[in-house]
Amino acid sequence: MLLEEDGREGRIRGKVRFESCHRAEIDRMDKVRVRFAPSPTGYLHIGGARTALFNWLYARHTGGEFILRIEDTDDARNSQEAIDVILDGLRWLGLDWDEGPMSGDPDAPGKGDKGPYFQSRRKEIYLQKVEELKSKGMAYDRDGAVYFRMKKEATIIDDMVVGKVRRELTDREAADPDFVIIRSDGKPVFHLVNVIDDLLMGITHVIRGEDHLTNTAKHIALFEAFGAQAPRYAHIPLILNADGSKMSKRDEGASLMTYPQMGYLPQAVINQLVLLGWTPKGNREILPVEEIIKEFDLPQIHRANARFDMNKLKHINYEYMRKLSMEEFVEKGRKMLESRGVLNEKSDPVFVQKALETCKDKVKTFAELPDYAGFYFTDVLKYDTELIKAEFTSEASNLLKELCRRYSEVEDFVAANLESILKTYAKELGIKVGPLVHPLRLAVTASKSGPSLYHLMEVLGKQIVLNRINSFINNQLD
RNA sequence: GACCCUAUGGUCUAGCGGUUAGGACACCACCCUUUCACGGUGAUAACCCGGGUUCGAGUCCCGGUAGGGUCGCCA
Repeated sequence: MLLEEDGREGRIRGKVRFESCHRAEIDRMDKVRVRFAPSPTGYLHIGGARTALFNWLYARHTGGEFILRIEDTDDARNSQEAIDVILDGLRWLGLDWDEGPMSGDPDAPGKGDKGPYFQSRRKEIYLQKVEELKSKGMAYDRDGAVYFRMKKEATIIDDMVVGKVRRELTDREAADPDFVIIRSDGKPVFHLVNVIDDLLMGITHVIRGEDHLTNTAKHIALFEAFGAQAPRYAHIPLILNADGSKMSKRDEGASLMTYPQMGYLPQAVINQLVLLGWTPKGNREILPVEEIIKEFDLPQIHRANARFDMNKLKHINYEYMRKLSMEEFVEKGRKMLESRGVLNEKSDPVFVQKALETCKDKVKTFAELPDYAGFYFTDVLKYDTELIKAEFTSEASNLLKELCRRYSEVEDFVAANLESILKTYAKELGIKVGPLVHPLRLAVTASKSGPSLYHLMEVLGKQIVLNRINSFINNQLD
């Protein structure tokens, strides 16, 4: 009734959204049940992960239930491995589900009493429901397939994010609105199984990507054909590449699993994903997930697609890395170094810890560690000739020699001593510390940036530091 | 082609009829500093276009344009 006859619904959109919000409040008198229903394609798309996140957030916000359902109808490309990718991804993000599979085995018992939670194990249910449709005259056979008898008129979709949408028929639908629900090979199609499962699993809110918005007309018709009321819909905008194109499987960062591999923290990824579609009140951006749960709601979700900004993610990740305790940082850093083959069995745990401690709050992701701290764990430094040309002059060689001599006399090889010796020497020469510090760092780490120079030398130890300086000077004389 | 959604700096956004259009990331400069980073200060940078409504429009309406989505016996 809010929609005026002449199609001027745009004029009253503001009002419609308000009404939608209001209705959402009323709907909460029933327990919210939402679901994430991915297809096991072998990877978890970052957009899919955010869809899962929004569903999970809404369930936690409302005290409802979050259900995981595997849409493995296309069994040709399904495997337990592909399902594990999904389960592992959700677990890494910390999105726990109240119902659904607990492992990648479709025949293993899941959690919840509305199963099976694998569509591949629900075929009888679908066929039975199709018979129901046929008996009602809502479905019929044609060309070996089963078609659904779709009404030939526009559909009103009352979406909690987009607002009230009047979806007209496309030209194709105007010619023939009916669509296939069972293929001629006997397999049920997505629209059918999706609706039946949502119906039987008591889903109250469908939160999914906007790419499903126009398909929703089909789904609503199906629900009505079953004599049921359709759930509330909330279509969320898509995540695009940095250049605005659609993010597909091959694109950088499209797969969720690249984020743990690249050394990102799950809290950071969660925070970044939620910001791409929702904004907390009060000009805040970095906020713990508990806080997000408290504030999150559907009507405030953005309407427009967003581009994925890797720089922003790095920044957010850095903020979370700074909050890590030294123990947590060292532990995660150690794992990264191990997985990249920087460490081996003979790496001294105490040395590794001391080395990593000098890197805390210095890198934005754990994946930077192998480069950043690599000099600690190698016997042969690789010097960049361009860097040497830029940083190392002939006079630097003499300065380093003298510095090396003074360091060789140090008994207590600790940062404070190394610092005061260097500064004293610089003062004697009447120069700033730069001309000493830069060549020294280059000689000892083969890099122009890194952890605190004095602390890193302390960790490295007198013998290694002196050796590196000497061999560096000798090499440059060639 | 038909249908649907969207449109504020490079990116993510705040804004809900009257603002010097706010913040974050990125970028640049300077300060701090043993490098990098952090921190601090500052700079550059935006309401897609055209009509309307209104005393007044980023904000409401219409139309373009652009981007995205859907139109499968894919999901």
